[in-house]
Amino acid sequence: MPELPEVETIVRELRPRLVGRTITGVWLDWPRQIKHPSPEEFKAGLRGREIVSVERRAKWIVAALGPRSARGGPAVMAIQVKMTGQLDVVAAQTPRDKHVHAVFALDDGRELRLRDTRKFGRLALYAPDEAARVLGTLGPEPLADELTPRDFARMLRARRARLKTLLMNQEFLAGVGNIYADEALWRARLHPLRSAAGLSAGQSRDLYRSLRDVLAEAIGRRGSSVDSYRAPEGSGEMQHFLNVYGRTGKPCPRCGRPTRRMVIGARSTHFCSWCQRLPARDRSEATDRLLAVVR
DNA sequence: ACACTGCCCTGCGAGC
DNA sequence: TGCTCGCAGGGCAGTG
Repeated sequence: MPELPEVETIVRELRPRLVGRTITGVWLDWPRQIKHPSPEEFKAGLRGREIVSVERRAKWIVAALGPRSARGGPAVMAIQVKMTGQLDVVAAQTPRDKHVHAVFALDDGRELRLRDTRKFGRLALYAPDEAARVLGTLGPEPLADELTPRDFARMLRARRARLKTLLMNQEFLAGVGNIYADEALWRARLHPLRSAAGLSAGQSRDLYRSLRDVLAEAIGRRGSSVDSYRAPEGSGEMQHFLNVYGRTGKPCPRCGRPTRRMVIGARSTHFCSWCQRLPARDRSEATDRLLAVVR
């Protein structure tokens, strides 16, 4: 399930294959995957455009497109691969399987293809100012130089929500999903149900470092291939280096006690109940209910 | 502000 | 073997 490191890997591997290419045609078989505008406008609006750049913002892939004609302005295509989307650039004659739902023909005889078994992925075509507005609702990039430990501490102090929920909130911080939220909290020895505002200065600094370290390491390993994630150049390796995610019942690498699993907001959450304690101040009837069904 | 539920989808594993 | 059922989950809308 692609999060920031996986999308970053996809973008890095797509970039040399796409930048400078012109889209010569678009094929779709699942109109609902087009988020904006209509499927017809999406297709017509892309044909003839050159791909100028391919970047990542949060878990979005953002391609800047040149003008279609002397009169038309530039545009932005945004792709969200969500759970099961895979992007490939292949020769046009390569057979398509039934899970390919969007195809962009390129001027070099190849095709950019979105393969998406669960059809959760979304495509959008925006004018540049629309794109800026949509992407502007996202929180800061956790790896950006501009996000300092002091900024992060200030952000946490202003929120009473649970750490797990907050880290996954894309308006709070962009790009973190279930895997890396669990991993960062484990590294920082913080319980997922802790309230953000209650962290000490040292704890918020630990969480800042843990988040950046785990995301950077995951990018270095080309992401975690759990479920169906695959970048254009193949699977990542980070799944072999996860400490808690998907390891329910297996020993915590730090203390050897079994890794626990609980459900927060309908998302499975993996943690070590020995290394990640919940202070009495953060306990309530609601947290006790959640902790009562921990496995 | 925050929590929670249900929805979108399909593949897969469990149970029978 | 083959069926049904429930689960997985990012983002979002709707409700409390």
